[in-house]
Amino acid sequence: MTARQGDTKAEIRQVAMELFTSQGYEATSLREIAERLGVTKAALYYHFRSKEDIVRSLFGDYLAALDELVAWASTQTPGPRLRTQVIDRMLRLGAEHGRQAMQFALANQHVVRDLHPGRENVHERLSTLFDAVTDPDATVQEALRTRVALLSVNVTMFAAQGLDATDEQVDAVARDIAHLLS
Amino acid sequence: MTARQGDTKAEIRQVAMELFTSQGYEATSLREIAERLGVTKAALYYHFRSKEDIVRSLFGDYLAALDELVAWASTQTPGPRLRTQVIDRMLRLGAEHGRQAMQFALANQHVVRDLHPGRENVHERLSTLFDAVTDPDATVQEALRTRVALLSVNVTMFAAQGLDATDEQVDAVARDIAHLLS
DNA sequence: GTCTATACGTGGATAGAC
DNA sequence: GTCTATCCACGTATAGAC
Repeated sequence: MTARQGDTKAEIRQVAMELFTSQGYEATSLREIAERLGVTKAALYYHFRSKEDIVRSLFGDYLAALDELVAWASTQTPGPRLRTQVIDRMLRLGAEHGRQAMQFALANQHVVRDLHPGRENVHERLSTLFDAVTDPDATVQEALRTRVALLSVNVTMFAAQGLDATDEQVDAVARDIAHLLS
Repeated sequence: MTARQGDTKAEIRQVAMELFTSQGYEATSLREIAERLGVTKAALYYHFRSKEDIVRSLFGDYLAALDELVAWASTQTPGPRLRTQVIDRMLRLGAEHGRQAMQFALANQHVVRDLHPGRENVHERLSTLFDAVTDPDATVQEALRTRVALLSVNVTMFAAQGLDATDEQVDAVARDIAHLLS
């Protein structure tokens, strides 16, 4: 019985995802994850090299894709057209990597900073993205509004927590809001 | 020299505010605060009973006021009028307690949960507020949009970080966006 | 009002048995 | 593949001297 075989790693990821998103990364200890699974901390270390390794396995792809988006945007010329494109790409990231990734990124900004070696933190990354899409001669009001527009994608995913909405519905609302503000 | 007299407490608060908002609450240790001030950890305990005490002294008033707003909203009848009122009150909170409080609340949701004894966490508080202002027969889309509208106040304050904008400008943009979405 | 010294718990991580 | 045992660093907190 308790026939857990090769799915242990998957179970760890699942429990970690649950706890990281509900309580936050720092507030979740390996002890907690292990206990919840009925295994010892050491077992976790068989499957993952570190705690950071676990969270990277959960959100690393998303964060890498986000970095890529930032890098791409930096090569483009600012303007309404670019803003629309960036928003659409962000929405696609949400669809590909799941709402949870976006929720996590918003709620654990300070943690995400160290996930990519030698990388900027979330805030700096966002600043780069903001600068890329904002006209150099924009007023502060315009610049600020643009920032909120981009953030609204993540915020909408975040706000959808506990709401009985389908992925499609959330995606549609996020798109509406982001484009309305941009 | 180094004639620090009764302002030590104020300095602790200042440094803590800086580090809590820039690195996050959990990522900031008392050791770090103490070193930055050139004192020992023990010195902090002369002025504050605990780490939590420090953060409470910084944001406690804001959080209490927010709780009050949630409680008040719960006694009102949902609808567009209430939404407008709630948004205006949130903006006033921002003006009274400073942007930093709102930024902190957004970026440290998981921490804020335990600041008020026996209280709900931020997420639960927000849920209560969301429920209070949303028509019972609203569609999921409408409900979600309303949530984002309320959150947009905090988000705008957050987005203003690093932007050279006056409080009045930020406040005005936040007001525009929140009302536009509500 | 500030310090030294120190205790205590916990969290992350490793070595090595089974 | 999982466990026991253990380590170590850190973070919070206290007692008591100066």
